[in-house]
Amino acid sequence: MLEELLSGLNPKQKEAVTLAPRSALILAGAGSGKTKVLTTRVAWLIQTSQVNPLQILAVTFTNKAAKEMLIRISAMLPINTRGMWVGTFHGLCHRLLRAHYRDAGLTQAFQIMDSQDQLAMIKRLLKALNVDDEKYPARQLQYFINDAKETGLRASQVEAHDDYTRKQTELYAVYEEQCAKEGVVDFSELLLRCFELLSRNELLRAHYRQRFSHILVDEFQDTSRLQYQWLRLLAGDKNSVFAVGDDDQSIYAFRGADVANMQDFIKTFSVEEVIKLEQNYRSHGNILDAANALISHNKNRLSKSLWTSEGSGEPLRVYEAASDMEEADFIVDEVKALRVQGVPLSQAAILYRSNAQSRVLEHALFSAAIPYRVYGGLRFFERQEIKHTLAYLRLIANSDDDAAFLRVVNFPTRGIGNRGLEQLQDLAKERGLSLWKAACLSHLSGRAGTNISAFTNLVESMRETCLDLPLAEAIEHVVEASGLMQHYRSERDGADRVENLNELINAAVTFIGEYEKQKSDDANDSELTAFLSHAALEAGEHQALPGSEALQLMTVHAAKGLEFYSVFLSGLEEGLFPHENSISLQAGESGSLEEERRLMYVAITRARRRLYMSYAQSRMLHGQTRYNVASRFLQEIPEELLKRLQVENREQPATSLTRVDGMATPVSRVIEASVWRIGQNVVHAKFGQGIIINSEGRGCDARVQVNFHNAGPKWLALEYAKLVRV
DNA sequence: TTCCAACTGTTTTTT
DNA sequence: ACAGTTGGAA
Repeated sequence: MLEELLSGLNPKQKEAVTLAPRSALILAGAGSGKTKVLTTRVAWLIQTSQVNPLQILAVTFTNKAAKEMLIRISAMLPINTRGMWVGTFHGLCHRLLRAHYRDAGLTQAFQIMDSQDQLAMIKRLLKALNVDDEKYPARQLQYFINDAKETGLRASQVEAHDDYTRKQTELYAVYEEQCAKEGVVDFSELLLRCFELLSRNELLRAHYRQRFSHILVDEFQDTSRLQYQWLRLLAGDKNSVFAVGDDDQSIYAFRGADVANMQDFIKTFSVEEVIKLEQNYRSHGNILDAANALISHNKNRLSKSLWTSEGSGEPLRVYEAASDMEEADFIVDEVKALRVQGVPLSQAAILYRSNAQSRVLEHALFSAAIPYRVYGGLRFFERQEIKHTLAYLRLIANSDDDAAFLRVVNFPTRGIGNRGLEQLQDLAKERGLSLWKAACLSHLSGRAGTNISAFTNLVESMRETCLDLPLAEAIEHVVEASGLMQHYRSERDGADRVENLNELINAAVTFIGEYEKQKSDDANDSELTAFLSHAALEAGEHQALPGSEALQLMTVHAAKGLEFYSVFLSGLEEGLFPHENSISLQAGESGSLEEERRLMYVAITRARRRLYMSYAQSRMLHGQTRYNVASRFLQEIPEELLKRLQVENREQPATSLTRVDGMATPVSRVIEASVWRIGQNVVHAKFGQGIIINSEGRGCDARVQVNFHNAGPKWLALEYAKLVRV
């Protein structure tokens, strides 16, 4: 059995799996069997009787990864995985908080707000406090608050050195208070609250430290400061932390991930074993060579180099298109060719830096009748009809939830307008009550008052009915009694929404099935509360599902962790990839460019056999045609690995603006040739060196936009500017 | 309450 | 370009 467990591993992997139970860092390159090592480690620990399943805590970032982990562990072990804590940071913290809600200072029925709810609450507060939302945009305040929490800071602990920050901190404090009043927590709160619970409560801390002697972390490079501190707290100085990650694939710094945790981990946990997994089982050699060459341009890495025992394979195909439309047509042609060669559509993916780029691609695919699937966008539990239903359910579970109250008090419409609500909000504020309590307390004057009472009565009666019903039937009742179903049935384009509501009822059935099966002993919540938490923590699948026979379209971020036979990496242009926001700050912040490069590294390593990289000379962006030059990342890949594709019937003078015209067929229109073409390097007497990035007009009116290395982009009239080509 | 026109902000995203 | 939001008029 033990032999069998280890037989499929290479020496490095085996070494990692069988390490003595001390803290260790596994630097696992892309496609090197990271998850396999982590799950086999768990199985090995249990199989060799070093630990029992109860002592294991395995944590990841996404629900998908957590599920995957559980499946793989179960497949390797004859025992059932119940009692093993495997989940996301948020999921595990949530579990701890439910179990110890009193110690954590929460109400039993506390609810989780998603980002939408959080933003709505902040907007509500800003309005109630008469704060100028021009000066303090809700969105920005939301970032401020989450940022503070992710750093481990309460409003009272934030150091504000200027008026603006002081004001934001003040609003943060009000927000905290409001959350407490309503009995709701946001995502970062789950982590911070849990961290505080464990750091303050010595008994609990001791208990969990005793219990979880083996902590395993996946995608360690993505941990935030707070998550890392949480791990430290839980580990103490006795427990072993088995951290698996890849600093070269850290692409989430923008949302708080801190690669520095890896270096810190080695120091703080006195890690003696850093094992590098560099053998790649995914891609052919040329693809790996390209990835290695590219990423070597980053400084500050824990060096690592991928290799394969397979051959070098095909060269990487590079294509320069005249326009974004033509780029899409090129990809469509190649996809058709792949299909003829027998590559399943689902084994090909188009990756792009930003979602906006999918439009043109979709258009071309649609015209060519190629089935495709786009990942990203609204998830199931984020749809408005679902959120409305959940809001009714939340009111039933916890009537102090103002966000839920406001969302559905007048949906479907029942004659409660702004004046009535304002009255109610004033009253609630005055007495320090939730909207629900305020509504129950007094009979407000006028028609709005009676309508509001009708609403609370409605919810009250729903609550009574639901008490005796199984969850799915309860939801069905709510959907009907609230009038939501009726409303969407009579709406013009409501068919999808009606379907989603039915789907929600199905989801409840499925959920309860799972819940009954793995209900842990410490969970004594009502089914409803559990379902609501589930809905908030697991908004629905965002990443690719296997199976569907369609071409896969997604951002590079969404592609992390996936692999395809053939990958089309599109839009490789300066300003797009690397994104302009990452290029600009040449002084200081070089970190963001390095993150872009890591993103490119992730993109390249998704391909198993064939990689296409394309860029367009012109592209529609924000309603304007932009002229871009090829991404610097292409130049960072050795030319001998590349094969530059040519399209035969498109011969053009290199100095002409012809090619920037957005036509897919050979161009017939002749536009005057100019030496001032996009991409031309120039020198200006005052601004110095730069590159032409845009142009307009002709003759003596002609102007060009030059992006100067030191002075940034400037529009210049050719007649006066005295530009010199270099 | 509903509807339409004007206005805005557009990197990446999980929980 | 375009989707989502807001504010004012009907």
